[in-house]
Formats: sequence, C-alpha cells, structure tokens
Amino acid sequence: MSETKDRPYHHGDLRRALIDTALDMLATDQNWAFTLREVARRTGVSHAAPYKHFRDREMLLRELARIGFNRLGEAMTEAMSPDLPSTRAQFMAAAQACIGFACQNPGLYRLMFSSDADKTIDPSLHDAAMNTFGILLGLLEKGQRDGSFRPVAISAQAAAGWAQVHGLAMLAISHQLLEEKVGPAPIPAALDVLLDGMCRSN
Amino acid sequence: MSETKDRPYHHGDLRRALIDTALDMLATDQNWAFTLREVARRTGVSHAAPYKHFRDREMLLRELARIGFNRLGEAMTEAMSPDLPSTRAQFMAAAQACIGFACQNPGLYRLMFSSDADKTIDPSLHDAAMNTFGILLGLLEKGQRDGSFRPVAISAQAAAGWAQVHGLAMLAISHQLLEEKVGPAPIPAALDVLLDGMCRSN
DNA sequence: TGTATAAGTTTCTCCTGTAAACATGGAGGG
DNA sequence: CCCTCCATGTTTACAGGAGAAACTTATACA
Repeated sequence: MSETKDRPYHHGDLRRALIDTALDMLATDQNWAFTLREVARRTGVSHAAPYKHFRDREMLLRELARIGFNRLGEAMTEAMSPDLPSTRAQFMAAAQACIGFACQNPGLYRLMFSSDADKTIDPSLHDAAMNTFGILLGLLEKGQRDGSFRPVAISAQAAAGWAQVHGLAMLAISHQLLEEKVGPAPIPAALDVLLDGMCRSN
Repeated sequence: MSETKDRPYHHGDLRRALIDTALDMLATDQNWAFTLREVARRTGVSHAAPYKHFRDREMLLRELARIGFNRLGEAMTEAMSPDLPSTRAQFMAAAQACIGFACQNPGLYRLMFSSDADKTIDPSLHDAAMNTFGILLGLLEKGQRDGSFRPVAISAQAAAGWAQVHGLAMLAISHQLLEEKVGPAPIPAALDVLLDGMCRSN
C-alpha cells in the first residue's frame, strides 16, 4: 500500500527471506515440521520458488542449522569475556551461554543436533559445528596452560566438557531439569560437579 | 505355501507385528523417516490397518521410544552387576552400557530423545524415561550413602551424571568422538573426568 | 442360532515434495 | 539504445502419503 513498488518483480533477496521465514516458523512452533510450501506461501512466493535456492527441503534445514551454530558460537564467545577472573569462570560462562541459547531457541538447537541436519553431507555445516566445539576446546587448552586445569589428556576433558554442556542443554529443553525433580539452579551446580573433576584446586 | 492357513483372516497380533517391522526399519535405516504405509506394506496389511492400533504415526513412534527406554534400562541394570568393586565402577559400567546401547541402536536412541517422541503427550513414555533416569539416580544415592561419592546436592550430581552420559552417547553416535579428534577410548576417559568431580578420594 | 464388534480393507480427499516447461525483467554486448 | 541471455519466478503436472469414512468379515458371546 505505502510501497512505491507494489510487488518487486524479482523479490531482491528471496534466499534470505525464505531463511528468515523458516527461522520464524521454527521459533514459533519449536519444531521443523513445517512444509516447504508453507514457507513459500508465507514468504509470498510460489511454492516452487524455493527450489531455485535450495536443492531440497533438507538443504534449507541444514542452512538453518549452520546459522544456528554461528549464532551459538557468537553467544558463547561473547559470554566468556576475558575480564572474568579465571578460566574456570570463563568455561562456566560459555557453558551457561550455550545452555541459555538452547533454552531460548529450543527448536533451532534440536535441529542443529538432529539427524535432519546431517553434518556428513554439508562440509560448511560440519565446520560450523566444529568451530563451536573449538571454543570450548580452546578454553580447556588455556586452562591447562595456565595451570588451573588438571593436565589430563585434553581429549578426555574436551569430550567430557562438550558432552556435559550439550547434555545439560538437551535435558533443559526437554524440561527434565525441573526444580521439583532436580533442585534449584541445577545447571551451574551440575557444571560445578564437572569442573571439580577438571580443575586442580578450588 | 507351507502354512496351513495361507493368510490368517485377522492376523492375530498386528500391533506387535507393526512394531517389529517399524523397529526393523528403524534399525536398518537409522532414522524414522519411514512412512506408515510402508510399514503396513512390509507387514503385509492394507495401509489403513495400522490406524486400528495407533491413532497416528507419532503414536507409533512414541511406542517405539517407550520400548527403547525399557531396553536401555534393562541393559544398564544388567551391566551394573553388584559384584563390581565399587559404586563408582557400577556407575561406569551403567554409563558405558547406555552409550553402548546408543551406538548399537543409533536410530532408536535418537528417536527416544527427539521431539517426535514427545514425552509430555504420553505419560507411559514419560515414565519409561524417568525410570531409566532413576537407575543413575539410585546409584548416586547409594554412592553418597556408602561415602564414596561427595555429599553434594544429589540433584546436581544427578543432572551432571545424566547429562554426561546422554551427551557422550549423542556425540558418539554423531561420530564426533573419532580417535583422530579426541584420542583413544575417549568415553571412559571422559567419564573419569566427571567421576573425579563426583567421588571423594580416588 | 444370531448379532454386535474388533480388526481389516477400499475408497476418497487434501496436501506435500519435486520435476519440467514456461515467463520476465535486468545486465551486458553490439 | 536496442536485443538477447540468464537467473529468478510461476504454472502445471504427477507420484506418493496422512488420515477419514464407509464397507466387510470372522469371532465371541447372548
């Protein structure tokens, strides 16, 4: 109505628009059961248009997951401010940022780790996931260097740390960490249990 | 051919047969993308027959997940033999049994924790999941009673333990714990990192 | 013996994913 | 300045799938 061009002939940036719509639907429904046709519909284009930008539905899902990993990485990086007093505190902050991200974007987080976002198919998705993992790994290396973390095989700590964070995130968004079941503030408490096993002295 | 009754008029136990077929397909494909019609076809009945036993596709999936939790619980219970020298060893055994189950049934395990097996809808599925969680919880309580585990809030240990086991299982079946990335035998090593944080003295 | 019912089957409608053929408008060459 | 090409859209078409509804059949029970 108030637009000078009522309908742009060629839309401009449909790829981005489709992604945004899909992210919206993911956030609204907290699942990715949405249909590609519905995404097209809501974006205001014909139901076949998306195929000019995504080979198939799964390719769109993988792109959403990739974006999710990037955003997660940003959130974690931002959280582990170098002002924090210790590497342990940084780890705690990054972990809580990850879990917070999951709780705020449960659908997206689930998608990122689901088999519908197959990392063996899309190298850029695989890389995005690895980069996020790398954030924690970097922290552990730093912790071992500065002596605050025990000099255990870094791989063991990395596996434990990543598993812990991801596991807590999944449990949190599945509402399996409700207070009445598992006490208040279970997440930092659980992370402390792990960190007690990772760090040298308290 | 060799059957006395060529085709049983009313099949006998279609519900069970459908479940078995679906479990087979899940194990074969390692995903639950199969169609309900395909399950019916392979079971040798009309495509509408399953609806006499499952309201919809998701109800069948939830039933598969429920069976999965029961089997997982059995595997864990069996693994944590009371002959083991310590509660810590029992925990380790149960955890490895869980992860082993996941690696042997990746599709089923993923389904069990996916949003397609919505535990808020089906109380019996929810209970099955909680029972499995209860196995670990029981071990932690025992460990605290016998003094081998630190007297931290049980909820924190429970969350940490469950998250760790589940997280490792997910990483393992996503092939994110490959030796070249994370060293040999990363699973017991990672579990030890956690257990060091849970247990009193080594 | 007769009949209500659970368990199967057929048929139908609406929807999806995806392919193929067609349309269009903006960018670059003459 | 016009004309043609190509990326980006649209239309049309088709093979399934989910699930509802109506129909069929054997079996259990009165």
